[in-house]
Amino acid sequence: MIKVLLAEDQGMMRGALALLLNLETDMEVVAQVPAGDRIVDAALETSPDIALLDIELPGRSGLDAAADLREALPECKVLIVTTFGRPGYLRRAMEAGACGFLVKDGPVEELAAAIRRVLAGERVIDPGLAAAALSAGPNPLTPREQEVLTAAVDGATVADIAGKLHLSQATVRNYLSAAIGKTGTRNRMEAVRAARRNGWL
Amino acid sequence: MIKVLLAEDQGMMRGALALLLNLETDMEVVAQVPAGDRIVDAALETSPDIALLDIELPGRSGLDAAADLREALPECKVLIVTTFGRPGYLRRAMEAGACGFLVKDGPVEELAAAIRRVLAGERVIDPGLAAAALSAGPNPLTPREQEVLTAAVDGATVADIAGKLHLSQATVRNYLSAAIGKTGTRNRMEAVRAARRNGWL
DNA sequence: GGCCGGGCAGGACAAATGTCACGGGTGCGA
DNA sequence: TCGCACCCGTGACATTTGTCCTGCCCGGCC
Repeated sequence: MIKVLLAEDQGMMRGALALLLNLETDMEVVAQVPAGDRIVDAALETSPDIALLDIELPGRSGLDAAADLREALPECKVLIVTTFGRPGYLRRAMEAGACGFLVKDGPVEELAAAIRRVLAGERVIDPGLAAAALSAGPNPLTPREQEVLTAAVDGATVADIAGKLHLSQATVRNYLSAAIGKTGTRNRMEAVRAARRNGWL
Repeated sequence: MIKVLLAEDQGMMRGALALLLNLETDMEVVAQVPAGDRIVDAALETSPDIALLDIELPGRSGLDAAADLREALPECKVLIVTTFGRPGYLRRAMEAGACGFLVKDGPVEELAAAIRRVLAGERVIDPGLAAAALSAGPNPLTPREQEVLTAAVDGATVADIAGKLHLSQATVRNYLSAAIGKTGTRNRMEAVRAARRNGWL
């Protein structure tokens, strides 16, 4: 019997997937988690064979949680299941030790199939996405640039960002300018969107 | 037997929900649609008793589709099932003639229950959300202001927006300024976010 | 040691943005 | 008929933003 941990914040999605997986005769959902910071605890308690992790979770990112899980429970495989097939997400997922990367766009049948393939030792990755991840190259933004850009997502002014990060306004504008340059965009907003699309934040 | 139409762009979610509803002994999913502009056609072909519509769909918004459906197939009930419980969405859904409004956060069991309640003639609405919708008041943005703001979502400059909408740059800035004022925000980006949060776009 | 790349900051400048006051036009309801 | 809200535009203005250039400090690497 394959023991599955399911981390997903949308209740309806989580419930539906759990129900679906429990229908498979050889699978059992042993834990359902709605937040990223509860993944490791739940895993230690139920010791699943595989963990299905969403990326954008409250509390802690699924990618970070994947890395934690790798340490705490190395024998547990990780399969990332996410809405957004961002190249940077895929890259980070692989670096965090995930065995597979699935987008929620595909048909449901893919899910159970992917689980079995991962447990058989295969790596499951959308081929088109893999190509995109490679062609997009690695994250060109320095840690500081990422910080400044993430602080700018919700329309914060330079002064706001400078205050939040304890930087001079001039420095903030320099970082923003650098980020705009590296993303090949024309302003803050486009830079934020581009960085997000690539999974660089 | 209750005939259900399911409109949802995420393949995995769509498949899982369809499977789940088909497990109910008195329900049958007669149509699955991944795009908003195919809802009416599918409904006319299969004449469902109820349509479950996501809001953010490619092609045509689920809210617009709900209004279309109301005209084309008045006997078909509409239940909005969405990720985002934005007050403005709820308001617009009701105006479009929806009989219920469900957020995907809740447990799966709610879904079948809501379907049955809607078909029994009830209106299904999250009480907390209803309060938020009323307290938030109606959409203060004029149609033009909405257009300009939507054109600004992805970081377009004033010149871009003016070109796209065939307006003078000065006019665009006036509309943006008005929108910023009405949303009580400090700049474009915040205005866009605030308007989105309220479901005004 | 010298040579980067990264973090941090300042100044100066052009361009974009946000605000305000002011016009004119239309259509709708009192 | 009048007022009012919305649409569209202009011009002027202060502020913000984005760019470029300069400088300093640090740590890693050849």
